[in-house]
Amino acid sequence: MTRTKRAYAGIEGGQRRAERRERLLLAALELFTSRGYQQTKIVDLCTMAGVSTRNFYEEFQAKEQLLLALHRRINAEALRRVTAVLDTITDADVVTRVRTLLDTFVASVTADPRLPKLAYVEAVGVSVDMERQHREWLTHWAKFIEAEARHAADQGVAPARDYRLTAIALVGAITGLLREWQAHTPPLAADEIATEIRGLMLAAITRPA
Amino acid sequence: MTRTKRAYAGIEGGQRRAERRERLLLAALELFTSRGYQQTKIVDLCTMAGVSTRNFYEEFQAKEQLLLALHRRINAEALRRVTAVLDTITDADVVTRVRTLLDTFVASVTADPRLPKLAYVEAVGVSVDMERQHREWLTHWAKFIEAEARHAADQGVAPARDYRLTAIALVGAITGLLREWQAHTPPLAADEIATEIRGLMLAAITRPA
DNA sequence: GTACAGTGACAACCCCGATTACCACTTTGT
DNA sequence: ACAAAGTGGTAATCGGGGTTGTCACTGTAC
Repeated sequence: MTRTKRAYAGIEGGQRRAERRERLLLAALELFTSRGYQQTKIVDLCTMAGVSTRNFYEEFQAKEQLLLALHRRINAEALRRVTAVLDTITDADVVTRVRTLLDTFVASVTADPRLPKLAYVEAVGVSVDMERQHREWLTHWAKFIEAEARHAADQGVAPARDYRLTAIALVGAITGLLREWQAHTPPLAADEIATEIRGLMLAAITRPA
Repeated sequence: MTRTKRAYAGIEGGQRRAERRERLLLAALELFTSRGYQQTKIVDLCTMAGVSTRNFYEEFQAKEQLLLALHRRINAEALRRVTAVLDTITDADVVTRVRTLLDTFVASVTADPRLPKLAYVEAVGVSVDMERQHREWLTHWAKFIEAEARHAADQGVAPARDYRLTAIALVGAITGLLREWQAHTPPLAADEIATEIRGLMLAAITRPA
């Protein structure tokens, strides 16, 4: 493993590696969602990213690492946006918070149709590691929703009960809608999805126990 | 292609083929859900099913055909049960019908943890054909739910509105719960899932427009 | 009993694609 | 300018596994 010790060709070595890594991720997003994950060969990725197979193995141990990285990035970016905006309205009423949470999430993940395609279609059932990472994010989002539901219960607009399964079901509902959204021709409107989700979620947590 | 013209070894040739086909399907259900679809090799399937690779190609063109057949069978069996029981209660109230529909569906698909694993994890994002078949069943089930929702609207217990996206979201919710059900250790109770789905669905279609 | 058709197992073939060894080029230090 | 070290691309290797050719066996018809 070569270690960069000083600038080379005017550019710091690590930066060049970072750029190659980024180009590989971009190429992977494109190819995984067009040809499919399994159908995408490492050479294809390298060709599109403009790097050699040699470079590929400098950045990633295997194709699966690219998938894991993209999946993590999509979820992390959505989470970053959601937490950022929710932190600015800590004392708003529950309906507003839930609406904001969902709108922000949907906006983040529908910014590019390839995002839901990758996270909810291509990344499913690939390997045990991928499934583990999926479940990690699933619980993450479910806990998020659960917290809002408890918050609603505290404010008296929802019954005090266990929202664990409700939260998981809601994540499933969002996933299902987004999977449909990216698969549908002609394209569905993203705000239709957001509206549906919003109504469903409010109905789900305010329904009588 | 050899054509069977008369009985052989006391058993009609076509029947033997049918039994081999069945054993291959059984082996596929087992291996696809334990090792994973992609990781399962044709030789593995043949070994477990007790047939030769030659026999395999007499029944299926490729491994994918097995997956498609299993996915179709799981959905068709659930549909058969659901329609059968719903036909016996055509004039029941909507709440009863919805409850029956969901309980029957959940019972059918949780009869064996491998069923949801295959249909909702392994069969996702495998090929364009597989995705097409998934969407066919998705629309099928969604129309089913939509019909019940319209039925509810006719009876005045739900608002008259477009339930297309709601139905898709509900299918997603069921899928999400069942995916969690089969992945969870220790195993979740199937009736917890059924109860949650029931509450969610009734809340979703009776919520004010 | 013999020829023939159906059946099935084994193993070799062959292709694809992941991985890496090697070499050529580029830049820097003296 | 030359040596040394970093960098990158190409091409060969290597293995896995899908596919099929061949052969042996079993049962049937005449």
